[in-house]
Amino acid sequence: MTKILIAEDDDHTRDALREVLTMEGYEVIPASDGLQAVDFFRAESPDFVCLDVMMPGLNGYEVCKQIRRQDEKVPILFLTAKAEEIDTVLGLELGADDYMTKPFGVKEIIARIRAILRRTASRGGGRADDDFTMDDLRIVPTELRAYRDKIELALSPRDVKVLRLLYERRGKVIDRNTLADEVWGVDYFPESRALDQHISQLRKRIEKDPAQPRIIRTVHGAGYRFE
Amino acid sequence: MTKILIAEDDDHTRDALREVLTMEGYEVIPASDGLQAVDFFRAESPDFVCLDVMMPGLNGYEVCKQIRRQDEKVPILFLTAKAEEIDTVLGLELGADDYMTKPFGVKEIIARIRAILRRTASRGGGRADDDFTMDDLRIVPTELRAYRDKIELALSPRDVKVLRLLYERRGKVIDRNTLADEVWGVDYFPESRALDQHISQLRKRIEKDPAQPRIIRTVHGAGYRFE
DNA sequence: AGCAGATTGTAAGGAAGTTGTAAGGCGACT
DNA sequence: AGTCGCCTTACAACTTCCTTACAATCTGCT
Repeated sequence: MTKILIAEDDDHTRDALREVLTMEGYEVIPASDGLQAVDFFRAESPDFVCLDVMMPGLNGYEVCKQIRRQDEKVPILFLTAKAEEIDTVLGLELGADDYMTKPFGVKEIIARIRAILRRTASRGGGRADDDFTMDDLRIVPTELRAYRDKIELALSPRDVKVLRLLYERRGKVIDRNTLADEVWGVDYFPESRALDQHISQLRKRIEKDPAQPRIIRTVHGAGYRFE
Repeated sequence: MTKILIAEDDDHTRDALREVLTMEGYEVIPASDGLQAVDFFRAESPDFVCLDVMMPGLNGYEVCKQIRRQDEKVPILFLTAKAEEIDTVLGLELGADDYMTKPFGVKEIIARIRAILRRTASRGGGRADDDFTMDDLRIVPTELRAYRDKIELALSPRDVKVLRLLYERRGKVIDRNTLADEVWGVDYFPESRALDQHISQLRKRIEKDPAQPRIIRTVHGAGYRFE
């Protein structure tokens, strides 16, 4: 579930946001001042942050800086009252994704959060989308395809993740746990054979001779390796 | 130095854009309403124009017309809060180069401006409302129509947006999130099937054999593609 | 070398998830 | 009220992924 950290000193606003976002299916972590917000961010690693600009102790900009020091990418939405307009600029410089001026409608804020999450999920989520080459195979992530000579091979998003991981750490052994974590995420059951199955299927498609793999080699008892 | 005219009535957004574009090395001319924008355009002859659609006095469309009366070529980027407002931009023959729906990230808008400037500098062309061809279909955005041989097909503004997006990134997979963002904007519910429905209906009209689509191909688990 | 146990490969079938699309409904515009 | 376009809903079709089961391979031990 998507975790949203809300830093807002006004109890009313905070509660209202908590209520409404919980209804939308988000997990909400409410913080009532800047210091708490920074603490909670560290502790909970939320997927999204709503920051009030004016807060006792650490203000929103300071909190933003602290958060950015830890996490370059997490989407941040600033909430500001009319009187604070001037510093919007600062917020955007600090890497905020959007800002909203109070008073704002419930629908509006939900729509914005959703839009930002959608955007960062598709654009930022996939790291570098640069092409790379493994053996005689040119992998083009943005096309979800690989090319051998002029022959096209279709790849799933998961295939690309596996290949990119192996490529990025070429020469090193990627153990099964790491692979499972990076590619499948938290809900991977170690006793499942899904990983083996996937490697097998992938080899069938990308290796000239799947019995003698040149791209994804297995290191028995350890994991897989490229090169 | 490249001069950019920004016409935007919201002080937040205008200031933020001014700041950020100045940092990028552009010379920024801010205007807070339509009349001012037209005046400043005459006085300063900027190399690029960002136009908010909704402005007091003269709205973005009107400003655009005035500017085009003077200068056919200057690149114009429309900014709007509502995805539907872009329909008008596409429908009128305004000669817009691109459009963005709010909320947008700072990085995003810089990227677009740079892209447009690069495009127009090398005369590669490609305005948002320029005609383009997909397979045997000629799409004419300003008429909201497509032609196959001499047969006319009606298109909605939304159809045009979908097709244009696929056309611009041909070969690449456009994931559903991006499509939703660019075409529907903020108020798209991810759990809705509106997107699928729209693709299905669109295929029925533009594909010779909707069961074997040649223009809008689906990439299972990822999105759609044209090539 | 030969064997036992552990690890990995892979085919087959079914579960789960994704996409296609017909039908009905709601609201905007006339 | 009627029409039109778009959205939601519901279900069908399809694709992918996972589980299972068994075969093949490897490791370490005797």
